[in-house]
Amino acid sequence: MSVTLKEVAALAGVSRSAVSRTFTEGASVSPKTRSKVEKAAAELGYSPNALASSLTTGRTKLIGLISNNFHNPIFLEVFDQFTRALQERGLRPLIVNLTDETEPANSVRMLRQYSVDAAIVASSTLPPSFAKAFHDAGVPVVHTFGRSATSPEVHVVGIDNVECGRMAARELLARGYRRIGYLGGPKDATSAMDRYRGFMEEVEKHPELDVTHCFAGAYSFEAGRAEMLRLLAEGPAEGYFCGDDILSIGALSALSDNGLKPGKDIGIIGLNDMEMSRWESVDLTTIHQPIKQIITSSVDLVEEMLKDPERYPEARIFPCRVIERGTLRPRP
Amino acid sequence: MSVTLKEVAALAGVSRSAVSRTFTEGASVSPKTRSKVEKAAAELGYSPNALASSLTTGRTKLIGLISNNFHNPIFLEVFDQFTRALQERGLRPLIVNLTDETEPANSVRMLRQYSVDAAIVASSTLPPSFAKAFHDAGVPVVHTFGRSATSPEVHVVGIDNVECGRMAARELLARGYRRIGYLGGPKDATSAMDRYRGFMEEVEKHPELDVTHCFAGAYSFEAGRAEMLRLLAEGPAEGYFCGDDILSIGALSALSDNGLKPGKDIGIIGLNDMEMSRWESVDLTTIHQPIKQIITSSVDLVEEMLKDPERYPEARIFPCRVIERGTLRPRP
DNA sequence: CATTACCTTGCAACCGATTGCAAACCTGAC
DNA sequence: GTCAGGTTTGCAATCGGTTGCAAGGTAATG
Repeated sequence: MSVTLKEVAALAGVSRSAVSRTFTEGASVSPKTRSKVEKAAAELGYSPNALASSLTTGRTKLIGLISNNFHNPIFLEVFDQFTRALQERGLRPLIVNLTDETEPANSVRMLRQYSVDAAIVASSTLPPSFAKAFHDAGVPVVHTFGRSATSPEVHVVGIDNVECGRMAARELLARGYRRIGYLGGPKDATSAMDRYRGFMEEVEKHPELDVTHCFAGAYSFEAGRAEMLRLLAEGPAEGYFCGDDILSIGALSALSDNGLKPGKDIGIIGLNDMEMSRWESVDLTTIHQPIKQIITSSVDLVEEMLKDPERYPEARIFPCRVIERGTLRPRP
Repeated sequence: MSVTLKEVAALAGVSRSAVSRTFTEGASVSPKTRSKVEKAAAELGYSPNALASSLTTGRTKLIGLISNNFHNPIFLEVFDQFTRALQERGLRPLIVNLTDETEPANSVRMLRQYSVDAAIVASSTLPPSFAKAFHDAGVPVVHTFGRSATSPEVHVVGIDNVECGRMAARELLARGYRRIGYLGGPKDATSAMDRYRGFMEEVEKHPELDVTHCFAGAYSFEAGRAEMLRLLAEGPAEGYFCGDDILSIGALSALSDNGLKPGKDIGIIGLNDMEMSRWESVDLTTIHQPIKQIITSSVDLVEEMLKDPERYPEARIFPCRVIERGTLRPRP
């Protein structure tokens, strides 16, 4: 089927070692044999088998990329960035789609079977223990978009969700909203809970406020829409911090169904600043999460871990900022 | 680092072959040794190295998944389906993000280096020759969303884009539109050209019609919006077939900017029927492409190819149908 | 010209598995 | 108890590479 080292060696009239060495960076080969080998290799269309070599070198350059967010449009951007960043460094993403049925432990075992050099858990909804399972199995791991505070054993790259909660609350207050609410993501998502904590922490400084909160079933358009429809039926607050942009967009759809104008009748602030939020028809005021920097940094971290597997775990937290668009009333 | 066959064999007091056999389906092992081995394996936390075994078996269960559409929201659905379908069958998706910079030939080489069992090209914009390069390199390949007519050497799964063009034209005519246009995807995309061909073929049966066409720079919101803004400035037609849903949504945004109501002032019909098109705020009339069936069928085909690599190439074409929503005026 | 030092090169062992083959084992029938 | 039959088992070769080591080659030095 495919051409092997041996055949190239035979054609070039050299030993197998010679061939191997011409294809490994920084090995000692004379220019003469190198050119003989390269000629033979070109003639046969040879390229080395990465998997076979991984057996001896212990490096596959395979990186497990694990996520459970295949329904949030933001993840198209996330996958695009991750796959590019990995490719640029000569690493290959092996995808794991964590569906409801899949046992988490399975993904650890599976990625070990494929000897991935490292794993990236890209999810704001999975608990720190999930990422830790990779660590415990000896697989270097980065939890991107993970919870920073309580995971001392695992690298985390992302934002401070608690602070984002505070930021959203402050933003609503600064614009004069007094009856406000948090419409969060699913209750079992760490990001939803952290944003909730920050939000509440901030509003509790102002006892005069009328504050409510609720949690949607998922970070999805449908869930955001359904939850906002319910709130509207029950009598809504004046302004909401929605768990993320896709929830916000769902909520906006509920508003427009009821003939309400976002930014005028009811305020909405989201989180992520995904591409769609910039669309004129959406025009969502939101908290910008620096996705690109987070992902680049995550992949950097993966590379560092490959160099030094014992690297001391660290949390890389990136600051967020409010992007003003049309779904909150202007500051007074 | 990780536990090997040899260590398990030592602990269980059997030969390495015995251990290997307990882990391979249908090999002959006595219940006694099997249980000894399983006990030892559990104790050490052993699981077989898939890559090492691939060396002798010739099967990695790695499937290259290649795409260049990381900006179209429809592809989140596509990736979700593909990764699930592959996982369910014990196959692992190795992703290739075809960016503008990446040389196509590189992806063939790369996937050969990783000995993928097969490749799936998931793109409606790549030419048949791209998929054929895999075939020529001895990598079984399926071109999902590919052009059917002219690729006799490669398996294709998708829809009949020419027929979809006709269908869109017929739909516009049936609703009484007489000044109509095709707002297609990028000119170098096979799908954009095929839909164009079908559209024109149909309208040319009616010489009285006033027909225009143009091509957007990409299948993207921005491109659709920009192109529609240009058309509006120059004096638009009454009804448009937009190359796909995301282009349509961009076009809708341009309409609403100009205070025009889709379905009333100007008609739009898209293609794909992606999740977003069902959103109340979008409510796009569109041609449904059976994504799920296409993907399941693609993965089925991959499995068949693994069984019989010489399998005669086939085109699997799925029918599409119009989904009526709010962006075309009703049939008279 | 002999000696030393450095480059190249091939040999052979090894990475972690699978598998054909022949020997060893077990079972039941006579 | 012996023998034929089928099972189980371990040996050793193999998959496609890498790499430590020692031998051979070359060039520079004295």
